[in-house]
Amino acid sequence: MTELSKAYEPHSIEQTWYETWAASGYFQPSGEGEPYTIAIPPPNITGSLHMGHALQHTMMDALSRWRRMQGRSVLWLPGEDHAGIAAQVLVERHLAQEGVKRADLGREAFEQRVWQWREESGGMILRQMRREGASVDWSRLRFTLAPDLARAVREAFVRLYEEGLISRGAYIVNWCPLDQTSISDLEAPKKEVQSHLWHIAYPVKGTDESIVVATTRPETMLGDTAVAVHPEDERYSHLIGATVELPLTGRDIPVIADEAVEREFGTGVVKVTPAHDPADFQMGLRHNLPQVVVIGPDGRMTAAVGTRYEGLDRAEARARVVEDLKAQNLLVKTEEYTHSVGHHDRCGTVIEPMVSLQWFLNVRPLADVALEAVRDGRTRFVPVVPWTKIYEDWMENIQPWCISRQLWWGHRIPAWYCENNHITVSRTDPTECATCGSGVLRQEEDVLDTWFSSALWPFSTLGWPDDTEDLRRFYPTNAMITGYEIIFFWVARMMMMGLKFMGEVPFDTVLIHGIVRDAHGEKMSKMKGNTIDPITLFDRFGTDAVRFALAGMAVGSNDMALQESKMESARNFANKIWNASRFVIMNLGEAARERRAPAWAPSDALADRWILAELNSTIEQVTRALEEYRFHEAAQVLYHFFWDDFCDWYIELSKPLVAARETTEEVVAARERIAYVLETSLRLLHPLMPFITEEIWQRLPHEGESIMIAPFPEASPEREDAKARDEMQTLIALITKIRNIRSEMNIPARSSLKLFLGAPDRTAALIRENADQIKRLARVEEIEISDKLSQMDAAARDVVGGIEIAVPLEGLIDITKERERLTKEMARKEAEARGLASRLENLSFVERAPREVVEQARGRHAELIEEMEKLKATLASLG
RNA sequence: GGGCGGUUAGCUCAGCGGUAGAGCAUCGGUCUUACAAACCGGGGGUCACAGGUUCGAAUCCCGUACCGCCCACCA
Repeated sequence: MTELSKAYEPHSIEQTWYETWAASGYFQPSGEGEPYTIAIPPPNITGSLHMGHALQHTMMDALSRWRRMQGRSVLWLPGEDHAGIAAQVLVERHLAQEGVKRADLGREAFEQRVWQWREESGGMILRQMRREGASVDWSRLRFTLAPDLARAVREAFVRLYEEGLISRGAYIVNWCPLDQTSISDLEAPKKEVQSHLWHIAYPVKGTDESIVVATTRPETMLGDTAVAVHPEDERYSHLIGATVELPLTGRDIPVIADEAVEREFGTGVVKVTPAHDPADFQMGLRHNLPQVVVIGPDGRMTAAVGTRYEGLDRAEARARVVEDLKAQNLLVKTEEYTHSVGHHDRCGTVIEPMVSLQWFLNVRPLADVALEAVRDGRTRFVPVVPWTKIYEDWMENIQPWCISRQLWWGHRIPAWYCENNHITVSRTDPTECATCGSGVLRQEEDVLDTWFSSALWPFSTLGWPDDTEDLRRFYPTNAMITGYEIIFFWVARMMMMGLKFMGEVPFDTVLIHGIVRDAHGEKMSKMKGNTIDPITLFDRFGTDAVRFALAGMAVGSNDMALQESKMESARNFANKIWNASRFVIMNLGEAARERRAPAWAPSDALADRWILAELNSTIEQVTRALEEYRFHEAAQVLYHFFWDDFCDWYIELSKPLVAARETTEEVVAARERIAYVLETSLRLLHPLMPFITEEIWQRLPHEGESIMIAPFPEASPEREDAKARDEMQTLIALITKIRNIRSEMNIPARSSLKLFLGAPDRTAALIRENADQIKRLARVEEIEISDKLSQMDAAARDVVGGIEIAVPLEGLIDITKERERLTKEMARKEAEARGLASRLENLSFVERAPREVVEQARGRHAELIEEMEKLKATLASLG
């Protein structure tokens, strides 16, 4: 046990502890204790640490450390996600720099390149997590594309296929022409686009009439196979069943009636393009319309449109179609129009709805079960509002999930086709077709959506499909901590898969946190260039401070603005902890130092009774805050207790004994007590600030090898002490008031005062017992106490908590100033008293409000009246 | 088109039925033997607006305005 260095330098203490902890095995679940499990949201291999990670890792680590200290067998399981498209695109970009295309390499070689890239530069986040202090069990590190998880994916796929929930079919899907793959609805969020609504005349065959359609996508008209109106729309009823000539193509298409048509929108007539619009696709099925594919996978017009348009990009085709229609006088009108269009969330490309052969998971039955599990509370969202409802709404309206992707990086779909086009889906690679026995098989080229493997994460990481000990022990997990942006992508799907394959929910709590924004509340993005690197912050403020600041900002699932002042404040707090600890340690002395375990020596002194009660209350509040995932409250309570109560008052009040030259029994006891309070505080702080607490704790009397496995403090009802808290409040108010007089009256800090106090018996006893403390902390030389103060010349007067105060001022008193001060004081009290009086005069208040509220008001009112009397007298004496 | 959230001190935010708080900023003072990244003291808000419920509303209910988010096949 050595003393602490003069300056708090986070760097020097944060460097060593992590490796010590990791090597100690404390990050692995202990053999005993009720299991407590958190599965990390596996960061993408392509990513690096951002503020969102720092925030959620802080939360997960705080929970893990806290539960571990409570004796639970904690498993915080780390891992990474293979990040399908993101990783593939990234490696393709690297290849492009060498002038190599994916196709040049071929599938196998390309996959190897991605693995190689992962070896060399992936896993950055995992390394950065060490800086965070994340107490994850590295021995259980998982990767979504590793062989063990691949086996789980395959098992899940095969079972779902066998049950008929997975099937292959030609449906309209969201297609990204840039990445040339299908994507799910979730990956194609709508964005507002300023465009036009083009009104186009389609001539009706055999008449002079034409029917005018309104569309935002004129280029797809080349693939129209019908025109639709509402069945009850009288304007067009005579045309239902008629044939129109599709301009620019000369094709004949029918006019059909369908209820999906909105009469009020546009002209009330819709062009129907089943191959390129989801709604039209459905309508096409209802009316048996042919699908004419006019846009290819690359987003260019196909041969089906004729030579004038073939090969044009979608946008170019649109321009030419509009131009041609105009030339033929078929363009009736062009309106400015803003509407929503799907964009690929990875690359921003405008989605092309396309019909293609894909694999789908019918999630409806799984969703029903997952819905029920939230409704009956087996899994609960924190905060409950609004996420429960958002989850439920989505689950109720869930659509089939397109799980196939036209990529190379991912879990290849375990389906094989024979020459007769039979499908064989198998756990092991088949040698012959399950239907016809053919030995000519080729495997499906597509891979699975990355989220398919992520959906299995809470149990695939524990050894499923084998019945492992880990699986039995750690599933279901306890808390899932994640941002709201992936509730549908991930949380909902884990719920479905967990219930499907494990028969139990994957976690009992889903904690949804907000987004860390920049200092002005703007969302961080690389584009805007306002991202903040957590590592830089760790360097500047220390990891403990950044963690503490983040925890302090995390309120519900509200977004938070990251201001440097918050980090500075947290760093100052860490510095405060450091310096207070320095004081305690440098004064420990031999006797107190020899104690193995810190213990509380009973004491009748007010300050001791009080700090013990405050500590107890702090333990209680912090524990409850953590139980309810209110990290900001835990941080705030700890900050206030440590800084205000412990440092500003307890240490100051304890100084005479703790820093005494002579080591009496009383002094030793005082040192033990202060060490006890500090040591307990450190254990309370450890989940949020692991490094500094460990560093200091090691230099205090302690039991055990590390604070991370020391018991988390427990509150006890016997330590509650309302009387001590009440008396201390009076003492603090008194001392503060004297300081206030000093300051307001410009009394130099050096000159010491004589103080006259007037107080009733009970309070007088309190003052006498603590006279020395008052003298020291208010810099008073002498105190004279009586039951009532008489008037005196040249004295600053005040009254607080029923105690009259008089501070004689040497020589001249600035009467004007004093009167000003007292008048202000008087006004304040009057205002408060008036408010109370009006309440107390109100009969219904007295009758209906709870008795204690009324009593409290009465008491305070009486006190105010008394104080005002005294002030009035003083004011009068000033003339 | 639906749904949700926000609007509190100069800034960022807590509080969410008992009469307004924090951090930072600001003003004044301080070499008080742990800490100037500190200490001591002060100032600052008709809690967006308009109604209602209640003895009592920043807090609950109903509107309005502005900001933001999510969902959605009016092409």
